[in-house]
Amino acid sequence: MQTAVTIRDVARLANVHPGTVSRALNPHTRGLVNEETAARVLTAADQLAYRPNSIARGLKTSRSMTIGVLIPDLTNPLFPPIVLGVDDRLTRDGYTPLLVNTGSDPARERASIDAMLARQVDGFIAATARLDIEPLAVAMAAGLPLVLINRTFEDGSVSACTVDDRRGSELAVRHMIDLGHVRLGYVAGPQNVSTGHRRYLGFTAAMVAAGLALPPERVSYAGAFTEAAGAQACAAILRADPGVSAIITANDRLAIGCYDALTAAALRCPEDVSIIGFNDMMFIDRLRPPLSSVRVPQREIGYAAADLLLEQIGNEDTPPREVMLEPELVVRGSTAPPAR
Amino acid sequence: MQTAVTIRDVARLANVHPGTVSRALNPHTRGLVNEETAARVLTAADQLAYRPNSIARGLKTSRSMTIGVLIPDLTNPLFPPIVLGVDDRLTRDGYTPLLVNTGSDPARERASIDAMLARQVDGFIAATARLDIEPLAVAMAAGLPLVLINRTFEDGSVSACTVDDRRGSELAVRHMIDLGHVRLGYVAGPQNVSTGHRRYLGFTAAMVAAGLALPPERVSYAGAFTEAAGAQACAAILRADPGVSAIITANDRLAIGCYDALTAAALRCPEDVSIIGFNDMMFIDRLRPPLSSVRVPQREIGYAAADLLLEQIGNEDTPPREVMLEPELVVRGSTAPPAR
DNA sequence: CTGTTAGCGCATTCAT
DNA sequence: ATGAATGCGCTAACAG
Repeated sequence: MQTAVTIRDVARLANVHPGTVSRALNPHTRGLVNEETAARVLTAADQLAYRPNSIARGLKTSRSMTIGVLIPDLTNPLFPPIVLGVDDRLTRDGYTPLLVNTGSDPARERASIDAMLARQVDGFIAATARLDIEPLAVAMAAGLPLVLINRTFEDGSVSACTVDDRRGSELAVRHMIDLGHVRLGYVAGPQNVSTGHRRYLGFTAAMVAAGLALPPERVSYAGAFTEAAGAQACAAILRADPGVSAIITANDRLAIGCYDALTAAALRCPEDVSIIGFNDMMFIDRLRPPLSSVRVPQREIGYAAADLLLEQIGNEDTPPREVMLEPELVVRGSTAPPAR
Repeated sequence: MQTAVTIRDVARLANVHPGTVSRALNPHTRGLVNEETAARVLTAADQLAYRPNSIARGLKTSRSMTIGVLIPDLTNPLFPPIVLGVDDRLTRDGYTPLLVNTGSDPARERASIDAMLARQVDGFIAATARLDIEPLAVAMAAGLPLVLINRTFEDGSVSACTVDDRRGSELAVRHMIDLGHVRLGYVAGPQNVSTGHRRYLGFTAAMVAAGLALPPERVSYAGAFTEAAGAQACAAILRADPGVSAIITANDRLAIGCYDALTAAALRCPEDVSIIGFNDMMFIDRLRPPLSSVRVPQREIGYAAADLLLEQIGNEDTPPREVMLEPELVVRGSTAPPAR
């Protein structure tokens, strides 16, 4: 069943040799064949609704035209746009993404990676959170091209596509300062992931640059990018310095947690405390108040990552490259001048 | 590069014939081989870190162990959980999903479908909105198993997995009635998609069953499942009957639109008007007020759909079956007794 | 129980 | 410019 029609059927109908059909149908080799016969083959092909069997092609060429795409958690609104961007770029060149949600189960993760390797993927794009992840090692050992999303090996040994996290934090600080805030607090994300760390660095750098004081108790570290962790961290800051008038966070979900902490402390946003998130997640503009946030061009990141990968697949020895995209501050209702 | 090690290398190391290696490595045929030799082969295999090349396998068996998964819009929070459920079930049986975001571009859509067909997918799972979609026809013509998600051919000619939409609407109506509401309005979704239609039917049926009046002006049809359409529909109802105290919607985004319409009309939720959504999207509990909504077990739906598909792949002539899962009402802050 | 043989559908040499 | 032949890595039918 399926595509019973093979290259041989087309050959018979067009009265040529299968080899010729192959050449005529392949854009690269069409030049090798008489224009007239090529035309005959083409019509025969779509008369029979011929579809090249990419499995067979892959076996022959030892390129599967598939790319493994590792996503930690598809239900996190951050990732779907990235996937779309990756998909856009990949399909443009005839590649098919093999998506895998690496999730939290290492066993399943390993199995998925193995499956992709068995399927002869031509490369990997990994947006996965952990760096200790095995497949990366496996992939690199196998000489497979690899591009990281939103994280890097700091030694620059592997290509990556990220947003300029430091710059994003700077934008947030600048906005708060422009509004008149001077007592800024920061809810940091986990410091063992590059986004968490770099956003934090950007924040402190911007504070220093602005000549503002930053007592340690106005920075609180969330153990995870969750609402609960954000609420806890925010509460700690409010406790340590009730006079804080603006809080910048490393992530929208942490910001949501801040909303909760403010509510619990009977404080209002933005009247008492202004808040800025990071990522500009979908629906974040639907919160009350709508959250000001640093927008990350997720889709573009995915696209650029795929682009990087294809580049590497193209020429074996392209040096690893890191692409950094610009974030943008989206101002909404969660930021206002301090009451004072 | 890649897996330079083939079944032949293993054979050499284990001192057996390649055919034997194949048998020993394949769970189905392991019984045919001496336990001792099998063991020898196994150790040889993982000593060499042998990975079966599933491309080659697929060529031989003419089964790719891949399934095409058609999703209309990955960034819609409804779909990622479905994808996860599908993925769960599929990988459990060694299948790999080939995800495609059908989106709004018919040309790209067609191309993606073609790519999957060329990749010899063993079946399709389609959560796509439109029924006129070509691939379905193609798939069925090719004799490929197909399972629909959240939609059905009403003639029952193709397997499908859905939630009991009518029942969901009933739950919503019942809750409103229990709270004491009698003047209910309904913001319906598009009637040319089965979810929109069936949710509407469930609503009217429940109203009739409860013996409540339902003047036509208290039902308004949204042209799409968007916030804007919901706001417009809700405004129409409020205009037609300012006394309406409860509005049920076909979808959470329509419900968000209702929030907007209420705000515009200087009405409060739930004090003046109670609202119930449908789907229980992520973060919908973060709205102000948190939205009461009919929860759809998305992940289970995906899982069940994949299950159905595998069943069909197993036995050629399994009759099409429709699986309907139970929804559940999640009560939050958007519903309260009428002010009266 | 294991070795042998023969392709799956295609791309690619080498002839012609 | 095209035909012929070969083999990618694997499984399956057939021998032995």
